[in-house]
Amino acid sequence: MDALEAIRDKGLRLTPQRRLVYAALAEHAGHATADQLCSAISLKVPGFQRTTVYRTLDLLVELGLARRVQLGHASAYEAVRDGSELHQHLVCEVCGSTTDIWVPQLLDGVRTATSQIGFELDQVELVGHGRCRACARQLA
Amino acid sequence: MDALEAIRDKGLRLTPQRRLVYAALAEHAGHATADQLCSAISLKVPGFQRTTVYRTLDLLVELGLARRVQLGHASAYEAVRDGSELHQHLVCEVCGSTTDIWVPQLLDGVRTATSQIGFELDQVELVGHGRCRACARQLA
DNA sequence: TTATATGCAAAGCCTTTGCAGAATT
DNA sequence: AATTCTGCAAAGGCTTTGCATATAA
Repeated sequence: MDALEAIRDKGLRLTPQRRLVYAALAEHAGHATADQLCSAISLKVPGFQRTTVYRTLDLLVELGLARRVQLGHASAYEAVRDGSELHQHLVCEVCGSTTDIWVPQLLDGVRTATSQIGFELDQVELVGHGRCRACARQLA
Repeated sequence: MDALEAIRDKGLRLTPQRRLVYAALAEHAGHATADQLCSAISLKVPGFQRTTVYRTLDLLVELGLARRVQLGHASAYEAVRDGSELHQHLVCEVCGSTTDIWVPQLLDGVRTATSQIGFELDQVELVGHGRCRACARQLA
């Protein structure tokens, strides 16, 4: 559980707040907005600051412990776990829920296209928009 | 040139401002932010309102004449043209430039993955992050 | 003529920044 | 003890909203 030691390894400080943000992120199975994380933490620590959440998330992203994802117009964060680099996101336009999917060969396809034009690819973000199973049924 | 008649068909009004926004969007080969469009239009019509640009873009998106794309943290718009649904975007993290690419079978792959879980897919947005050819060279 | 659109100003998100006091190492 | 972090308040982008006036139909 101490991926967080990476913080100390950088000569930075492992504060209670940073542990809380990381823990909240890890508990939130999928992805969470800064605001959701702050609300979750506030249940235990009333008055926890959004500012601190943002600053900590920036740090975690920089250390490679978290990843920022853009779902539609909303930004969210997810903990980086082994293999989790590979999933992609679906956003339901009706209920707003998000689902993870795995598209085989996606990365290969994109790498092929980018290498042809000399673009050095770091990361691929894919977001699908539509209606989740539940909402699709209700509308049918 | 009168895709814009779709506006009148909806019982709405085809104003000079709406023509200007649409024209600016069509001229901007790739994608443009609301602000870029507003600046461009302001050269001809000083004092043109950002508000109007936003409202018009919303309308164009609703009518299917424009598409909103999310490039990293920035929102941009592009005119919808035949076949243009199929391209995807690369963002250079160094210079901020964006490039269009075409990834064959991308949509097929995503459709396969979504259909398995009953998600009704409307649109797929893919953004690759990295360094464009020019920036990659300078750093090498 | 009448409903719709624009201009302007103001408010609303989400996120970042500045600074003094608190806390980690 | 020294430097880094947090809390708070305030500012900053981008986008939306409200309302009176102007305008398309």
